[in-house]
Formats: sequence, C-alpha cells, structure tokens
Amino acid sequence: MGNSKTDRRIIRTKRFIRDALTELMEEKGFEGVTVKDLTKKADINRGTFYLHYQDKYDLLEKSENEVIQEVKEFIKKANPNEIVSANLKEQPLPFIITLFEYIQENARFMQVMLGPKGNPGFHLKIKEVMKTNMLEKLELMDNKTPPLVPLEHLMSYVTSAHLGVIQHWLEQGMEQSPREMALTLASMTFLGPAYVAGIKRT
Amino acid sequence: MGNSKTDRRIIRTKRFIRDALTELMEEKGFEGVTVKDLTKKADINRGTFYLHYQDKYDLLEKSENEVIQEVKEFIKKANPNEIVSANLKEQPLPFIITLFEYIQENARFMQVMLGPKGNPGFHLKIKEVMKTNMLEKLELMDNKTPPLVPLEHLMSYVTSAHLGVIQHWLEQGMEQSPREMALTLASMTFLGPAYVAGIKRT
DNA sequence: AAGATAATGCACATGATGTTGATTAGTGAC
DNA sequence: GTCACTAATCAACATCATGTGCATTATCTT
Repeated sequence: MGNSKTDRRIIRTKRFIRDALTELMEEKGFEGVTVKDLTKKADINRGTFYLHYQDKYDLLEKSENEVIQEVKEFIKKANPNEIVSANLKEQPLPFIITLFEYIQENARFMQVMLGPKGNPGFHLKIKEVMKTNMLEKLELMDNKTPPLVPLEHLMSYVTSAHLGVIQHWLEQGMEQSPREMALTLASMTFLGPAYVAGIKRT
Repeated sequence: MGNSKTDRRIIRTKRFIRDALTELMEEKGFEGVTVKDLTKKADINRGTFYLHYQDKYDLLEKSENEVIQEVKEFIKKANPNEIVSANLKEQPLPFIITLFEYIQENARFMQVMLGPKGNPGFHLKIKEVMKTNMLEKLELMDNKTPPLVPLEHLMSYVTSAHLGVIQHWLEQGMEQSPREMALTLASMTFLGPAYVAGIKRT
C-alpha cells in the first residue's frame, strides 16, 4: 500500500529538491537558501516541499545522512589485511583511494557541504565515521605498542588532518588523482608531517 | 568630536551585544539567533542594534575578526630561534603553549565558534593564520631538504590537524594543560601519527 | 478503469526584518 | 554647570519567509 518508495512522483520530487539544494547552497550558502528558492529552482509548488520535509534543516540532514550511509558501507568493505600490509610498505591505502574516488564522483555536493558555506555538523559526522573505522582497524594490528598520547587526541589529529586535505583538494579542483592523494596522506601519517616537510632528518 | 570610540554608550552597547551573541549561539547556534533575541538578551532596543551593525552576519564577522587580530598579534611575537631549538629537542613549542592559553581564556567564545554550531568561515580564517605563520617559520629553518609532498597539502594537513585537536580539547572541557596539549601536538607532528599510535616501529 | 494519493493553488496567521521619524536621555567639551 | 551633540528609545510600517489548511487537479499503482 503506497510504500513511500514506489511512487515515481515522490522520488522525482525529492531528486529535484536535493539537486536544487546543492546548486543553491553553492550560490548563497545554506542559510541564504529559502524554501521558496528551493521550490522555485526545483519547479514545484512550495506546499509540496512540506509534504516531504519538515523544513530546510530536515532536508539538509537527510541529504547528509544519505552520503554518510554510503561512505560507511563501502568503508566497511575495506580488507583489514590489505591495510596492514600496505602500511608496512608505505603504500597508499586501497580503501583511501576508493574514498577519494567516491568523493570525486560526488564532488559538487561534497565540496559545498565541506566548504565554508557548508554545515560544520557534517564535518563531525564524517570524522566520526573515520574515527570508528580507524579504531577498529587499529585493533586488528598486531605490531602494536601503547600510544604515546591520548588516543582521543590522536584520532582528532588524524581525522581532522585527512578531512582538511580532502577539503583543500576539492577547493583546488581535484588536480591530483585519488591514488596520488592517498599516497600523500599515507606519507604524512606514517613518516610524520615534520619529516615530510624536510625538517628534522636525524 | 564624537570619535566613535570615545563615547561610553557605544562601547557599552557593543559589549552587551557581543556577550549576548556568545550566549545565544551556545543555546541555538548562530542561525537560530534573531536580532530580536540579541537585543532582548542585551537589554537594548532593537533599533539600537542597527545603529552599529548591518545585520547579524555583520556582527558575527566583526566579532570573529577581533579574535583573529589578537591571535595574529601574539603569534607574531613568537621567537623563531626558540622554535627551531624546541623542534630539535622535541619539546612543545612555546608559542603553541601561548596559543592554548589564549584559547583557554576565551574558551566560551572559541568553543562556540569552532564547534558544530559555529561558522565554517572562522575555521578558514584561523587556518589561514596558522599556515602563513608556519610557512614563514619554515623559511627560517636551515636544516631543510625539499618536501616530499606538495607544500599546500602539507599545510592543510597540519593546520587542520591542529585545529581539530583544539576543537576536541574544548569540547572535552580542557582537561589537559596548555603545556600538555602543546607537547601532544609536537609529538604527533614530529614523530608522526602512526609512530605515536604504536604501529610501524621499524 | 478506478481508487489512491501526490502535487497544485490559494489563503491565512505569525514572526523576523530593516527602516523611518519623533522623542528622551546620556555624554564630552568648554 | 551648561550646552550642543548624538546615542538610545519607542512606535509604526511595509516586506518577506514560514508553516499550515483545504479544495481541486493530475498522476501513479494495481
């Protein structure tokens, strides 16, 4: 009975709205966007919007969560063994390459959401996913000695660093390949930023 | 002749408004705050607000820039020689300690502005200041070999990492001392996150 | 083809916005 | 202490976005 996914009109309308959101956020930033703007751009009646979303914040959150969900799912597929071995060879992590590829495919949305006009809450969600993933993978490694700093700080450091580089890559028009980016990240994380910078060669 | 700084009423009113901003952002986030809220909390007439600021965005920007300016100024005082020598001994950087102390003094404002209810643009401004500073200091070091990755990515990595840790520290109620925090950051930056985590001990 | 329901169009009350003009009260300079 | 200046107040106004309701039309599913 009218399962909310089967009716074409619904998915059509939702797609229109979400596309409009990306475009309009690019122009004016989330807070500059009104429901009227959205429905005008999506070419639907304003009332229709409220049939699907409570307000624009509801729309934002649902759009974000969709992306988060996708990221979670293909991160889960990452093979722990591959990761450990890649680490030891100082190779780019295959699952990080995949991540960059995914971001590249959704570049427009990701750039807006992660950019200065985006939502800080989205950053948190992404970092949370990264952190959970890293902690799990860390557990699986056998060559482990106690961390030298509080694990919480370490996680903040690495997740923020990675997200920051992703952001910058998007802003600059994604000039490097996903593979290059993954390698860059691996270098800095495994050799350390200072070493990579060229200072402190013992 | 009425130099806009001399009149007590003006600075009083501005202080009220800015204090109200911090409090209200803590409650509802920037976008939840209305001019009416601000003037009610500040106990001034709504019209008075528009005598000083164009709108709430203008208020936000001016408040941010004030902080940025202060940060810039005391970062400038950092002694390059101290920095180089501290690096070599793997000690916390004195100027980073000072930075944490400053943040601690303005904790409330900083936490709100850097938190999930804050403004992503503020992050950018802070990172920009950090980046400029780091590039300058990097120039002054003699023990330098070419960087292994694009300098732009390196800067994104380090500035985002540092800001991320600061954010986390604020969220957690600043349990560690500025000195501890500076040391933690130095460890991760100089030894590398992976080494600090306990993996990849060659 | 028929029943279900998504989408439309219009109207309405509400609340925030930014501006204006007249008035009151506090301030700085002399 | 006085006086000119101007910050702050108060009330009113037009404008706009919001969220909701309801009758009607168009489209989908089966």
